[in-house]
Amino acid sequence: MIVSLKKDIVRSIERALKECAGSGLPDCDVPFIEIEATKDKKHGDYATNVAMVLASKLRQNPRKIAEAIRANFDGGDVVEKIEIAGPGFINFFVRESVWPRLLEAIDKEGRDYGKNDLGEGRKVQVEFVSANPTGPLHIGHARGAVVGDVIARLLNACGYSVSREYYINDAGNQMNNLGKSVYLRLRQLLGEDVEFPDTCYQGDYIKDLAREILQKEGKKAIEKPEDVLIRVFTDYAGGVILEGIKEDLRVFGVSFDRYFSERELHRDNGVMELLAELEKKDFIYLEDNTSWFRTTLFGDEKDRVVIRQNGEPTYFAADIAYHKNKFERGFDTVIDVWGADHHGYIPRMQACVQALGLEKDALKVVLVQLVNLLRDGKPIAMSTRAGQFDTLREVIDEVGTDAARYNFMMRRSDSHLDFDLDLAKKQSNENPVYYVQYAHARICSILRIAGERGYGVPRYEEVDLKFLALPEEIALVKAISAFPEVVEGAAKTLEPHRLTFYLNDLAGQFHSYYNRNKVMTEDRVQSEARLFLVKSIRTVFANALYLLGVSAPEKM
RNA sequence: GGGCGAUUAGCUCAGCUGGAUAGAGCGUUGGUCUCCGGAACCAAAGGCCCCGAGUUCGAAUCUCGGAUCGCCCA
Repeated sequence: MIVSLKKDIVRSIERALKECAGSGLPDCDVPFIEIEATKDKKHGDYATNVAMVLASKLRQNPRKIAEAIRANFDGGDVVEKIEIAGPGFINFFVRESVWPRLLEAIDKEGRDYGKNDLGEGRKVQVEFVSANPTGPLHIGHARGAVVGDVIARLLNACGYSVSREYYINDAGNQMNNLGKSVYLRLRQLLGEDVEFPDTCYQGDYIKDLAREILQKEGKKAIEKPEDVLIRVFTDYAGGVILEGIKEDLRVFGVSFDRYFSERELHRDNGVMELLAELEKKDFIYLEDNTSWFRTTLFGDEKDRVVIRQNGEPTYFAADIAYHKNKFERGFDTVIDVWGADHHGYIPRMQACVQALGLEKDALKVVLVQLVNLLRDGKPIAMSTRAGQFDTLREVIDEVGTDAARYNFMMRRSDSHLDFDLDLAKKQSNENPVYYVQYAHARICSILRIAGERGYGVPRYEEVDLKFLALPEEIALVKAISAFPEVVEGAAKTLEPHRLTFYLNDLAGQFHSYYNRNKVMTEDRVQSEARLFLVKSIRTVFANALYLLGVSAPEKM
């Protein structure tokens, strides 16, 4: 079975290069051979630039090297001919009849098609969303949620053992503020004339929480000292809000293996002990009654405060402890998905990872840019005032999970994204989700009708491959057999948006093929070959949409 | 004042780590419905890849300047 033509050809080039070493060319190490699909048919199907790369190393004419490779190249029954072109490109022409053989892997692997074993079971953690439970998730969190979720799905498909985590900063002042907000609203509900400061949370959900407490406990809800009540309300409100967040995420198709509480880090004085340990190793020093971490040792612009003058540890201190904790749990790689406004934190976090004795890139940070929410092309003011569409839940309720998720995947995560509610709702060609889902549904429909007309969809062995020889059929086969590479590339670079670009392109090719050719013709054998092709395409749509967490409907 | 990121078609953006004639969607213009799903297809127009220098066989991509915008930090 041919799994990947690219890899086959690369291996053949490697063999040829070894042969070359014995016949004139100097011996050399070849780190990696790049081979890519050509844009222009005149240049064959695949091309490599190895000869030009080697030229400078070996100080030889690239065309001469290319000639040597060609002389020693054995293409088996796959490569029909090789040409040397331009400054030293080697172009490979694949025998036309080979292409349909690539469909075997799709037929055999089915739902697993596209997966690989790149990760070899290594443990990776993806930490994302991590919004404090001081209010409902908004649209910005939603983008981070999808980016993190799809990255996790991709890594999972690449054979990593992935753990998804949500970090709750629940030890600091912000949570305290939440409890205080509820407390003050409660007193207002009881008719007291108390001031509600700007620093408190203004949203209506705070009043709802206060009302709930009042209904449950009545007036005695407030018959304790203020600091005790604030602590109690903080826990209560934080818990309720977190449950709401979990529910919103569930509807959005996002799940976590663990919600990690910052408080856990402070337990048994954990953070302070870690800082003491780092001070012994001289990564931390005292100046002006403040403790500083020497992040400049690892390329940060300045050292960072870990303990303030008042003796309180900073968020950064907890972050160090948290990341240490992560690696102690055995993760080889930790991926943090952050809002782009935190980009300034990357150097200091990577510094702390190195101070912990790890490689700098054991921590990878994916930045997610802001979302501009639009309605009919016009920006919606992002305020917490009631009646405005700014929570995740409201957006899902309006446009649906599929449209929202797909739209968030249509840009690279670190570029600004306009999210137009009206556009996302439109069932038209302006809306790319439908374009792709429609292709999937259309294939389902074809297969359904094929069944009604008495056609079977054959297995690979039963297909007469010579009926899959139209240029657009071969193009489709090429496109779907590139899917595993797309998955691998998206996972390696942590660029999940590549999936949507791939899908849009594939859907375009399919729709075009569909419009030009009938799948079911008078010729039964030809029809079944085409049904097989079309079913293979459906498998790729379904698998790719699954990775995006978008449904693949059979009817629309 | 420092740091980071952006700048590609009228608009919104890709461009797979330096490859051959720079792509897509939307929009615009003009076409395709006796046909398995028209939420579709076909075709055309549209470009100083922000500007300037450098690196080399070769640059939208890498380096250094400059401009404009955005974000972080003091």
